[in-house]
Amino acid sequence: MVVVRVAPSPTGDPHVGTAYVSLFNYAFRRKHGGRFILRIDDTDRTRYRADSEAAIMRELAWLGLSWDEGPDVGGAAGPYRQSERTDLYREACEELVRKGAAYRCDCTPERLEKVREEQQKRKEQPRYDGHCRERRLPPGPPHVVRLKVPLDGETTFMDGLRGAITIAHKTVDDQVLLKSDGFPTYHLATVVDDHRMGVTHILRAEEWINSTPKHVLLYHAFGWPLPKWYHLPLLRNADRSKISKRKNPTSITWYREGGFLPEAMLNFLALMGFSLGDDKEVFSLEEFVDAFEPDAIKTSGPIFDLQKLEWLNGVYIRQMAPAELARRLRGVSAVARDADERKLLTTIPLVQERMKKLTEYDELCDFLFRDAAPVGAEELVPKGRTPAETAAMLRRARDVVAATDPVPATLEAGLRALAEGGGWKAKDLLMALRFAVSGKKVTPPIIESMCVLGRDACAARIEAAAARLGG
RNA sequence: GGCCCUAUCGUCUAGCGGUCUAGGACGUAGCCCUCUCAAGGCUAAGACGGGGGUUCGAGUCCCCCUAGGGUCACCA
Repeated sequence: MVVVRVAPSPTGDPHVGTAYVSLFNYAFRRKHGGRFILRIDDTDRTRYRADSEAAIMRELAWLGLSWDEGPDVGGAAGPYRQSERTDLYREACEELVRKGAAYRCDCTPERLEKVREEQQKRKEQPRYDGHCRERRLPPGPPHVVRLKVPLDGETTFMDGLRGAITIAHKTVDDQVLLKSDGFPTYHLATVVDDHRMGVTHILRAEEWINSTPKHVLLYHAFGWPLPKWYHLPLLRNADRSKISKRKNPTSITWYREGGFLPEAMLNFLALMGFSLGDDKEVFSLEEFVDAFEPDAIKTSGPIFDLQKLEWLNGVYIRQMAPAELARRLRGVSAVARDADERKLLTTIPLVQERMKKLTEYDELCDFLFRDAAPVGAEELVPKGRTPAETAAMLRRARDVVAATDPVPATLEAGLRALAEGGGWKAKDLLMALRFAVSGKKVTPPIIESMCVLGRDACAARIEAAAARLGG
């Protein structure tokens, strides 16, 4: 049986990188059966944010990346918050010290800083100088516990995507495993928990490759079997640096509130690391899971292209059943939120192929639910027409609108006949009506829009516009 | 800088020695459709980083270089 996990740190907004790694873990678990664990890596008390854990779970759930075990659902290997497992890490550390694989260290931050400065002055690798390696400090006084990395030799481990990776021990620092506050660092906690939770496959970000030897050393010291690692490529900014808050929206919440659909996010994220073939770019989570093969994950870091995500989001919006789209719109659009259901539904066909994001609904449709902004002659009067002519034409159009059933084909026929009869181009009349009725230049099809708005409201707006032209 | 990873159009990618005068998608440009904007259709520009090998034959295998990225914390 396969056991995978994702271990986000509750230090801020739920990160899109967490969604990315979660997606692949989720697919792996779905493909091979087994369990997917959500573990909260809250061992850094200084960066901890109380609201972050709930936000992470909320956004992963929004994406549909469900987990089998976690802080909220529990499970046999709990607790699933590392801050609630500190006894385990402390015991593990004692075992390591006893076995000679780790040692206590009471060097002060000041001393470490000084050592680092000197090393840098001599252009050496900044790293712990081993001062406490052989001191055999007793438990008790304030100290940390460090991993006793062999001075010579190297560690080789297998990466599922890259094959064997070898790293010389002299480039591996005597990493702190247990901090002076009694909390473990990532390295200790992840190894202890992954083992105790039975994790068999670790799909995590590439940035961990260089510290994997530390983890291998820990597994060996404990006498535990190694999991299989898959280091996923890092999502990138446009300049190819690791994706970051300053250069990209990284909060999943931002995407949800910004009108992106979870299915589009998932599809896009999958595209950033996997290919279902050259002509298969739009696919469901189910299709992805079916096709997923861990060995086929990409190794090069993809640039997070917001434009392509938006395109994909538009594809999903267009594919969606109208009633479902209406339901989703209520979640993010202020206009749709408290709209009458029937009226909301009638607007869907007008906007479905015009939105890339759900949030665009407001800009497109607000005039159907609220008063339109008044516009002047500049907008209303077509080229080659006078304000007086336009006012007169608008009034005739108002009469047609007021006397015609609000059915697109009927209304269109009436208005086109009116334009033709008056020597107007239909598009000039319709553009004037667009401004008169909506107050703007770009709208959904104006005839359909007028039918949604209703005869009285349209007539009133058209009359108001004509009046503004001084007619 | 040391170490590690990566390398096909601007971007995401197909390609697993010959079918590659390198295919698709986003984006860009033009045209068509058209009441605006979209959507849709058609067309165009656009890539195998460089150098050595291996081989009858290399985008595809190997090496070097170059470039980009990651990592060198009592952060994850």
